[in-house]
Amino acid sequence: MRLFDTLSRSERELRPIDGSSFRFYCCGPTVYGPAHIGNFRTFVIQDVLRRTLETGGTRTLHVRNITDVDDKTIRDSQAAGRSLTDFTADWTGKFHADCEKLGLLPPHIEPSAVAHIPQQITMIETLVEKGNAYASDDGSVYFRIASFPGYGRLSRLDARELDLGKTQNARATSDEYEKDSLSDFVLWKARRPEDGENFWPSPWGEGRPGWHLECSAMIQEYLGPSFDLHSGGVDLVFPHHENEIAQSQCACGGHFAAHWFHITHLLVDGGKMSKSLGNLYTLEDLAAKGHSAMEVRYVLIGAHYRKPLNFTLDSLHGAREALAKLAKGARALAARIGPEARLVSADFGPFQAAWDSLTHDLNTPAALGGIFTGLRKAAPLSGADAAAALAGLNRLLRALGLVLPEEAAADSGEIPTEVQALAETRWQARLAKNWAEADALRARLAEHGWAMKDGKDAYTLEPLGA
RNA sequence: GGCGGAGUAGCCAAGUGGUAAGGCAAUGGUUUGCAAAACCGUCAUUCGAGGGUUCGAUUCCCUCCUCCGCCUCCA
Repeated sequence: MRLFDTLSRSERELRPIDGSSFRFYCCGPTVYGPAHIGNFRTFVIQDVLRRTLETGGTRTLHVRNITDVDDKTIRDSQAAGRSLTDFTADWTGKFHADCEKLGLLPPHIEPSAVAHIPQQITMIETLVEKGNAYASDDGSVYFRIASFPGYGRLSRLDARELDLGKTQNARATSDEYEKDSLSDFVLWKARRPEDGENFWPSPWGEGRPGWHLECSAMIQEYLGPSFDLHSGGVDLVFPHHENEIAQSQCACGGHFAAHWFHITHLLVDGGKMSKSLGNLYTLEDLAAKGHSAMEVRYVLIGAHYRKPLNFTLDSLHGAREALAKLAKGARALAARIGPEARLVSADFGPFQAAWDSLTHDLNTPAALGGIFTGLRKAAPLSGADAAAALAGLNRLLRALGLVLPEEAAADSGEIPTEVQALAETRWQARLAKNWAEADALRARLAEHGWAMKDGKDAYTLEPLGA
């Protein structure tokens, strides 16, 4: 498949450099609170990339880290009066639960920063030995940007711009750190009182690793000096990924990531998502409004990953209807297969255009459009042709990670007896063609929150607003 | 200020130098006691604004407006 690469600014074919499996790394969550839908846009798109590769027959090795030590995790665990370990374990669990609801495949390897302190120290030692890093008097260690000529290539910042940018903040940081250059970033942070019990011994004294370093160290541990793809939200391009490149290429040699895959941020109601505006949604927030995680997933893949996505509650409603329509279409297709043996399709049949969209820079919205169009094209098919089309459709849905809703099961057990009694009375009134009473009873059912729908020989009851 | 991205119907959103996918909503019809559901239709002479290049531009160029991201450890 072809995918846009941030570094070369061009679309490139994805091919595993080791010839067997496609090995990629995704910057994972910082576990100090619930992830929001903005975070999940990135993780869902990464999941679609993996699923698309696998659907296309490529084996993958997916590594995604957990950041469980940094300023925020330390600050919030202390505010909660809990140990860092307990605090981050809880939020990691919550993250995993959300991922499962969204249908995200678990990474093959999910390393935590705290579990890889020795590897991080080793990498810093290497950088110091090679002259790419230096210790300051307070026991912190910094990366010397001047020692890496390639710095700024990914984000297209040249040295002059970097210095200008940092100058504005010189006063804020110069009292705290002794850096040779204001642009230099920290690899090891000397222990400070506000760190509490969260520090580790090192050759430079007690402290903790800097954020940028953890990814480099874990990538070296699990993927080595060169691997296929590195991914994250656009905000990570600078400085996080720029710093990773500098650290890893200096310490390990190799070309580091062959491909850079960045996902654009989403907007909410046309603007920035923020807590103060009250539009920073978590899965839990949306579930409380009656929206399933699969509906959220549908919305998140409803725009191309390099374009802003405008998330609205209205689009969630649209997602529900669209998913229902897909499910209906799939059921209709399955119903036309008949008794013939189910065939495994070699291609995507009527859904070929949808698959082509997906493999051309992961155009998920065009793929969704292609599915609806394919369903229309498949309408006249029956028997073995329908079976092949359905197989193609299912492969596509698997690549997108969409799980279609089942047909609503009539679960009479959950209907209050009072409501059932009203419904039965109304049914009798209706059979007696007593329309006035029937309508009045339907209004009363509505007051109880239920909608009664008349069929030919029976009726169904559904909760209103479902 | 520097760098990068975006503005397509009421909403979400593809796409292209050759005359605008798809979904939601809306709306007409069939059906229904009426509804709902289902099924069959309709729904952008137009792509932020103004210029330019071209036989032809939404697509390329210029200017302007608006929004978003990064420029201190936010996906």
